[in-house]
Amino acid sequence: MNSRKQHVIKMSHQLFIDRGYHATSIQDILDYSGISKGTFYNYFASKNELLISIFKGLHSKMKKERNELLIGKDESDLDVFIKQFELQMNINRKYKLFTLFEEVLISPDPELKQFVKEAQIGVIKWTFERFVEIFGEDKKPYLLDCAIMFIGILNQNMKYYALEHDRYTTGVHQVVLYSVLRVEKMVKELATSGEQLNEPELLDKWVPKKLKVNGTFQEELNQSINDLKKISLENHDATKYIELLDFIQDELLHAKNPRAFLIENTLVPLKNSSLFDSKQVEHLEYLVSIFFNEHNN
Amino acid sequence: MNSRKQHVIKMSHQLFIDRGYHATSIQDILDYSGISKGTFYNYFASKNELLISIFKGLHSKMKKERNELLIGKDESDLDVFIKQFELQMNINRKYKLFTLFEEVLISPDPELKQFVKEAQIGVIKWTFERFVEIFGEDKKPYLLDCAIMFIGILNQNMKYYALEHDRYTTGVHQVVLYSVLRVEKMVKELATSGEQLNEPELLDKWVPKKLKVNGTFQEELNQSINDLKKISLENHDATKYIELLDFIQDELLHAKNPRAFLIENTLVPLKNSSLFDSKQVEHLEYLVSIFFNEHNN
DNA sequence: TTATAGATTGTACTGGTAGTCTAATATGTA
DNA sequence: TACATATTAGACTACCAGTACAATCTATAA
Repeated sequence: MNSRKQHVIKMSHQLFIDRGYHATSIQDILDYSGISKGTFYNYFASKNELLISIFKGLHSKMKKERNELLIGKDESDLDVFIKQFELQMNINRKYKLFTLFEEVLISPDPELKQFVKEAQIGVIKWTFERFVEIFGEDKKPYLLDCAIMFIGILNQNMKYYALEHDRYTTGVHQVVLYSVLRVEKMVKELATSGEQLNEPELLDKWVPKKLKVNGTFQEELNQSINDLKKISLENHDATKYIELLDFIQDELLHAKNPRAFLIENTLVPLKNSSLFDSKQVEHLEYLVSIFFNEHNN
Repeated sequence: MNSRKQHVIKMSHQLFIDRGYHATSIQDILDYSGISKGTFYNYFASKNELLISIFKGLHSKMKKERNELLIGKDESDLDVFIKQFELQMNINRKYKLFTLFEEVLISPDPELKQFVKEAQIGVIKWTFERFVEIFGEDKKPYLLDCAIMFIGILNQNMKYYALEHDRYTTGVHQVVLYSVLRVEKMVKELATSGEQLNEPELLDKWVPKKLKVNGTFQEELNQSINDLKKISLENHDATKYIELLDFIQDELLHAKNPRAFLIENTLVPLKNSSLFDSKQVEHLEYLVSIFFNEHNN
């Protein structure tokens, strides 16, 4: 991504942290990051879209670091899970994500509203899937409920713990640990009592549809890739991009288990190339994220 | 309160429910309730204050109904507690309180922000106090944590349960019951493990100070009552008000355990009287609510 | 070096918002 | 009737997000 654009994102995020989202005007952002209004609206369609950019950036950073904590470790290890949530809480705290989220929770803007909603469901989904890994498949019927309640418990505990122990970072560990222990007992208890509120299958309904089987999605994907191929063909020295695009197309549509990380890696040179319209590449990236159902977790 | 003002509150609340707070402009409210801008700003200092009026009205309604469920019942009866929270959830749902609250959660307006925060802590406080009644004094050290987590569990469960079972009101009972059962087990578990996150004493710090001992508060109270007495003295046929005011003053400042309901009852005729400036009576009512620390629960 | 395309700028503009102010009018009460 | 008070309509301010566009800068390629 354009480094200038990145700079604007950084500066405006700082302003949002300092003054809040609503209290920061476009003009503030222009002055603070030293760009003009025209450029701003060249980068972002709206103030809301800028905010979404900030969220997305931090989210992918968080996702990356969170996954790094798992490599080489046992996925059923509760300590790793605790560390993962600690990480997320610390990033939330550092970048005031919670505050910003709250500020736009119910926003007049439907796009932003949808984004926030999807992000929240994504957290539930990830937690649920980790719970299945940790507590085992046999507990699955109760684990969606537990994931939902865990998020509730953790957020509330964080909120009120912060009221007292504002400065100590060690507190985060304590709160996460305490919350995880509570939910651990709850899983056991529910497994014996057998009570259930939500079927785990509901998650699939909540999460934006996997469009994999959907014909129109496949068309859109092909269209997007073909557009980029066309541009590559029109340019000498761009055959390597055609190879990459062919690979992506094949992996997504014909592989039994398409490998997300491979495709994400393959997208990198495309994104960095000045050959393509960045919007087109971003659109392809978006389609890929839908394919892997990854834009929420 | 002025019935015309009450009408505006009702109409604007309806608009807020239908379109959302931000999406409703002052002009919409004026058109819909058939008043002029001047009158609006005569009633409310701002749009935010109107919203606070709506909250306060519903809150006192809720408080009243909630307490009615308890009369003649055993305060340690868990079923009553469940019914009480069901009631609150139903009122929340009916009047979209949650949605409205969320919409202004972090508001640019500090007054509104503070109001929301106090309301939330009020819910925690009330829940905590009920938990003490239900689970017993010996569990007290864990009950603030449990109250905090219960609210988190309940809200999350309501949120995601509503995603599926939107239409059924019966669901509310199910969700509240499920959540209460979870916290019940949690209390037991914590009592044996002895883990604690927040000392219950913290509540006193979070709740706005009791100004009872504060000299200036007592002065303000006396001042307020004396102002009203003065008006009564200036009018024939108003001696009965003086009696009432004397009673309030005595009960508040000299009784060992001032009885809130008595004083609230006593305020009613004062509020209904056309003799007094409604603002003055409201101020007294406000001071009384501070005295009993009741404006949050 | 120059030509050209694309990015960037500054600024004026639209249309919307909350809230202020005021002169005129209506209403209820002594 | 007279007077105080409540209400009205609307003009007005100040702010905001977002649009439009002509002018200017910048990098690259001939």
